[in-house]
Amino acid sequence: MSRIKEIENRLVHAKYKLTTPRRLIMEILLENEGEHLTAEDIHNRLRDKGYQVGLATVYRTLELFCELGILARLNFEDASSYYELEENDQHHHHLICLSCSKIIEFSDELLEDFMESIEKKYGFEVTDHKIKYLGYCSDCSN
Amino acid sequence: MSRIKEIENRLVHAKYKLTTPRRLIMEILLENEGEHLTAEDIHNRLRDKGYQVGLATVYRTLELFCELGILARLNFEDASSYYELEENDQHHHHLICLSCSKIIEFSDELLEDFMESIEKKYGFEVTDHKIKYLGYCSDCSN
DNA sequence: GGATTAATGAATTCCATTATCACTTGAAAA
DNA sequence: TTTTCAAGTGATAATGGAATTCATTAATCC
Ligand SMILES: [Mn+2]
Ligand SMILES: [Mn+2]
Ligand SMILES: [Zn+2]
Ligand SMILES: [Zn+2]
Repeated sequence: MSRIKEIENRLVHAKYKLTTPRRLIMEILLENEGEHLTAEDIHNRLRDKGYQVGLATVYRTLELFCELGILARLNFEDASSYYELEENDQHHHHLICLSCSKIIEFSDELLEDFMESIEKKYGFEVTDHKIKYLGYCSDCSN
Repeated sequence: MSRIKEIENRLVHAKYKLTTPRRLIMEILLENEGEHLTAEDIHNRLRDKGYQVGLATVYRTLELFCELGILARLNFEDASSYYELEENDQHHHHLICLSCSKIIEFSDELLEDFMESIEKKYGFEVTDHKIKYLGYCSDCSN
């Protein structure tokens, strides 16, 4: 099943429609998979491709996609929110270089045990987690 | 050495003065240790105690204290920044309940090994890390 | 068709934070 | 002690990302 079709199924299942703006936004996200985009990034890329979608719609759509688990909203150390496709298989986290702002991704397999111990210790049902390591990348630590 | 005196030493060492506004802000933070306060929280508490300190000064002071490692700036899932005294001994993290917004703190001793493996794998010099577990607290998961 | 509801987008508003700038403070120099 | 002057302050305005409003449009259901 195509990626777009899979998204449409999820929308329809949650009683939403795959409208043209939503499809266009999803296409931008798919075309730029691996990047971390802001709402304005997406709005600009749509405009560059000749599509006119309101910025409010971009925000609303990104929020909707987050609620449906299609997207993840990321907050690095600046004011903006960044979005990326949520790959249901390999959840990952980010190393943020304080010098050049480079973002390096890493998976969190090793953290499983730690998370479980947290759940037991505090009776807290963990549904999501956000881990950020700040520091200096190999290019900048010399 | 008193807590305030220790802070003053740090300021002076970095060529800053412990001015009246800075001392008042620090007193609020000390009086509310353990809480997570916004700039406006602090501004309001100062006003309630009869002290008039400009909101801009509160922001500037909080930023300065963060730079000096006196405070930690926390970002939960809303728009504001929260501040708490940085206890140089026991670094901790936060469990955030998605239902009642309760914040539960936990230490990160168990994460040491994982952090080291990250440093080796990516040649990334970790100087700080921020971990957030989201989910449902024991009161809300029933 | 007509009625109802969802979705859109331009514009406006919100709101936390930052910038501006005239004024104040206080420590060092004269 | 007076003068000097950089550091610090605070009222206010500006900023910018995000949310809201509301009239319009599109889709859906009798
Ligand atoms: Mn990523
Ligand atoms: Mn805390
Ligand atoms: Zn770097
Ligand atoms: Zn709760």
